Amino acid sequence: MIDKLEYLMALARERHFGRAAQACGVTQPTLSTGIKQLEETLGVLLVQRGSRFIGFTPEGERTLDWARRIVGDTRAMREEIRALQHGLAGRLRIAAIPTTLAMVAALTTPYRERHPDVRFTILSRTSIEVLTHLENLEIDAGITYLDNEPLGRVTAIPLYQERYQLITASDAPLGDRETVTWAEVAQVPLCLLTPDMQNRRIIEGLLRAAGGDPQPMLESNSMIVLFAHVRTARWASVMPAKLAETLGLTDRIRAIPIVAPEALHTIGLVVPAREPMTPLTAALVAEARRLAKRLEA
Amino acid sequence: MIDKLEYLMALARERHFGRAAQACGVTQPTLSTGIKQLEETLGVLLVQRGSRFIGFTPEGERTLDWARRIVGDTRAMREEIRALQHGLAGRLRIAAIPTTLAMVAALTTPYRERHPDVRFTILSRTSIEVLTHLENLEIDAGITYLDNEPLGRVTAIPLYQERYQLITASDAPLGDRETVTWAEVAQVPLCLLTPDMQNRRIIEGLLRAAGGDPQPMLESNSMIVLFAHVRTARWASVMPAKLAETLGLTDRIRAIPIVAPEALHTIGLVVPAREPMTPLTAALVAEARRLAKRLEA
DNA sequence: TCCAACGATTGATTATTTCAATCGAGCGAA
DNA sequence: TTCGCTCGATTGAAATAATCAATCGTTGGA
Repeated sequence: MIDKLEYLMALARERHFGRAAQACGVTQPTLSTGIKQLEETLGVLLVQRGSRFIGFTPEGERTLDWARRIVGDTRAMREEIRALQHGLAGRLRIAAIPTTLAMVAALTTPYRERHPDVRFTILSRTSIEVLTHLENLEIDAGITYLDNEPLGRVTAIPLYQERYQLITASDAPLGDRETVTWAEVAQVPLCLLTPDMQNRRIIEGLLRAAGGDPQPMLESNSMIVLFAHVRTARWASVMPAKLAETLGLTDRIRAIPIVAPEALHTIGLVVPAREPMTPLTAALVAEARRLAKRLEA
Repeated sequence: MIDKLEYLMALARERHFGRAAQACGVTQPTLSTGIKQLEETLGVLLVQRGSRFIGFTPEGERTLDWARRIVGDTRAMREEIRALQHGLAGRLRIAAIPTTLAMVAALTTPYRERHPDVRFTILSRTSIEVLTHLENLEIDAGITYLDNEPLGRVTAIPLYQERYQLITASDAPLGDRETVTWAEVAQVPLCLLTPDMQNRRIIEGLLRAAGGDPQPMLESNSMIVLFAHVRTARWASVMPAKLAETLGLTDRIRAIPIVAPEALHTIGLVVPAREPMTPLTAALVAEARRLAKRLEA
């Protein structure tokens, strides 16, 4: 039964019987039959049948919700029992939006001090992807904005407020300033994230509100790329303060706080809203609360 | 997997492999093997092995908690999908303590108006049994005291306050009074419920607090028995007002409010604390809220 | 000491699951 | 229209797992 529910979840992810089967480590007929068995036991069609996968029926969508829940609980049970025996061990899968990648280490490092047997997988993802992966139980936790997109069925732990800085060479325009305004930043050619990233959309919004028309000179979905360009002292960018600190500025590059308006966005940890959480996740949440307290001070 | 978890729950109920197997409709070896498979997949002993069933290991107890949750969710899923298709249908199992039996009809009757395809099983149980059955998912809802025993992981909907009355013949001692005190009632020989019932313990407590030493003339675990005796006009009893109303008094029998102190105990509906509830249960809770509002007025 | 109850074990039987191979419908390109 | 391709359903054989009747070994109580 539970494996059939996993088939259903895989099908929802992949929207393709063959790939879903592959993801589950079975052949396509096995997955097909599994879904059909689910349909039989529930006495209702779950997927809209056509020549190819179209989508789920309303009943299928509801079943999918239950499947996520039941499968999640089953995994949590397994994990908890193992933790009772051998202490915390396993793999924690975390997805973070690019601007927060540098601070993941502030979470994982103390975690590892306490629980040396836990391994990590850290993925860079857009804020949308973070939420869908969380929904599908493909990750255990996400780090993303808490105050923009609707979050869904998750528990959120605020970590810090993202403040923006203009990163530019000291001999470039505005390079000698103590603070700058968004209106001023709007005049500078920038390197920014690609538009699928929420950070880009936030910054564009701020620039536009200040009367600018953002046409970035260069865009990338990688903060490393952006930073590497800025470091040459020939490009400028807007980055969260936390990130600029971590990446390290040279003496020719300055990070200048952008004020008027001072834009704040809350970054936090999100985990599936399940009571009780898996032990690995519960420990991560505890760590996040400690980190939030440290950052507050 | 899920059927193995059901085996575990049955074993917890019956505390006996053979009977648990019978309850699950399988033979004892099947259940034994099922439990052992669970132990293998979790990599931990779940039941303490001896020549006979002793109990669960700590890991077994935790697994049992998860089993209740997962099995409950699975049933809820089945039920919800069926409700989506054919409307509310199925069987609602309710256990009620004896003093509330008469008012169950006030819940089931309007429920049936709305959902004619739902069938009912109503069991008379002690307040303790109500809670354990609820825990084991053997019933969908209970009706019991909300303010005495610890309730556990349930959602409670208060229905009404139980007020006590002396039920006695009009020509018996105290039979001509408008109100009586507990101290006076303590002087009268009574028919009461057996001591395993919470109502008996409550009334005994009140009588003792008023200086009495309750030695009931007759005890039974059935309110029908008590009432049948009272109806002969040769016995007296203490009953909640609601119950006495329903059972119907003759002109020779009076129900006299007992005051000083006026003892109030809250009666309510209790259902498993699961989010979301099964559709049948959710509808019952809605009905209970409506009933509570009606009774309030 | 013996007995009765309980749960584990065994071995045969049955049911289920799985997969490789194949089929057939539907869609797009020529 | 026809061809070719992709996708999901179907089929039948092989492997795997579940189940049961029968029996065994232990243990606690008469």
